[in-house]
Amino acid sequence: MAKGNLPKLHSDFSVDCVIFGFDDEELKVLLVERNEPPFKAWKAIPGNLVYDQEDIDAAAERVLYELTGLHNIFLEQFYSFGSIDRHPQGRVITVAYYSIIKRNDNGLHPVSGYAKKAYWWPADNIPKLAFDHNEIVDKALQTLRHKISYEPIGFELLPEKFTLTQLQHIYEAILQKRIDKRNFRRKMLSYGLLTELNQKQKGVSHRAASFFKFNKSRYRSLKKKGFIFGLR
Amino acid sequence: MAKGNLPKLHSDFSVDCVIFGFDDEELKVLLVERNEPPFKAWKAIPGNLVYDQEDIDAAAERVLYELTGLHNIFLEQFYSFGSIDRHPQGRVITVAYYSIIKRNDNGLHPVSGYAKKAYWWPADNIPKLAFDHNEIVDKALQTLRHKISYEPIGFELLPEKFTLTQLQHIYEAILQKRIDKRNFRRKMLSYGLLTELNQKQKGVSHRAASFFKFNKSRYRSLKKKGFIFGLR
DNA sequence: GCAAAAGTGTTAACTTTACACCCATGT
DNA sequence: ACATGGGTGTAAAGTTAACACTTTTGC
Repeated sequence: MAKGNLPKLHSDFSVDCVIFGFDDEELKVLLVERNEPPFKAWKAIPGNLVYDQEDIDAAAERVLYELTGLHNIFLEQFYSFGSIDRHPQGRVITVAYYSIIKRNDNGLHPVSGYAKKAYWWPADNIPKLAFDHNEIVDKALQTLRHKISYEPIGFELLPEKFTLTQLQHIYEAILQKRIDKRNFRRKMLSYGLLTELNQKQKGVSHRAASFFKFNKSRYRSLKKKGFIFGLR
Repeated sequence: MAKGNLPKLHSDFSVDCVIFGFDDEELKVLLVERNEPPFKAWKAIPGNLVYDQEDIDAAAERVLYELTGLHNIFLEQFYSFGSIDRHPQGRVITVAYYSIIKRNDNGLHPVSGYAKKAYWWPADNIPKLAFDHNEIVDKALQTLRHKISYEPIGFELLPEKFTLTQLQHIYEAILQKRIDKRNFRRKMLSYGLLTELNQKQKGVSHRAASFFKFNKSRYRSLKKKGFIFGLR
């Protein structure tokens, strides 16, 4: 166990980030290998202490950048964890954030020395993590599954022009179930927020799919009036 | 403004509680009148710092008790607030909890001297509060409204034996809309979780309503299988 | 007998589900 | 010609929404 005779901190707080990554196939979670005690060499989600004069949302962004090289990611707070002994060095309450992004398998480079490396790990098979990070990831997954039923999550994960099958794969990966293609397409198109473009896939060895785009500004104005975009 | 030349704290954390009260009529929020700086004599929601060796959930319970005399209330964490300057004396991140309880107009007695008094205030007309407490109450209300659409909130607010009209009033107060009686009754009964008792109201100057009870253990087992009790 | 809330059914509109075949493209 | 995923319609079942009158009780 990584607990040792480490100096005690005053009570303090940290932020932790659960970053889900999707790449047309599989849902993964971003883990780092820690390079500092406690839990040195353990896998963990990116997290660290908040500076004294730093907003917690800003701290989450900074910490994620330092440990993984990722930036400009919209992080959403979902829960805080504050058991007395969740941190072996002292009392640390952590505010947890999550996001889901397009995954590409290049470009995860820790900027600070706190993490040795950063990599994607399948969301359905998370290893044992440092601190209470398994609990944090579980709660983030629940939150994500819940959220997709009332907000259009998918469009952050897709290029501006995407096919309906790409969109369907996102729902299937997050909800962990197969969805009927015809019913899915009918439902998504019924909201009137997807515009079919005069463009098709090229170079695919099957019938080329149409590209669509998501009408974000129209969504925002409908949302204000109580409209809900989702799939249960 | 209540900011003064007060001593600076080290970074620290607090808990704040938004307690909704319902009494067959109206939804209210529990406020206290502060008796300590900062914001002395302002209205606020009950909240205070967490002790070094105290779990945050336990701290929320303790603080609520000390400021209002209420105890044995199931508090649910819903968000944390951590702007740099939300507390005039220094950096204080707060973890916010909410609950909804049966309101009776006796028995709100601050135990500690931090609050001068505690009282219920209509939820649709909250006055200006200390710190960022207006923002916290707003977010709690949103959370409550959202929650009622997928969990059976009402039964904590009712006596064990209740009428369907009492239940309907809860939904109407929280969702802020009128609901059709027949449709409401059909929907609630369709879940098969309400048992009609062989008892009726007494002494009412109109036809006496039947009492029902909620089958909590059956609900819990259905919930595990993915069942959702709610009204949208 | 009047006021007040309880209790009760039906219909139309809409939503969800289940299900199978032909189409376009590259190799 | 075949393998691959794209694209399409319908019917049955279930859910929601709208709507008005009779019953019971106390005063």
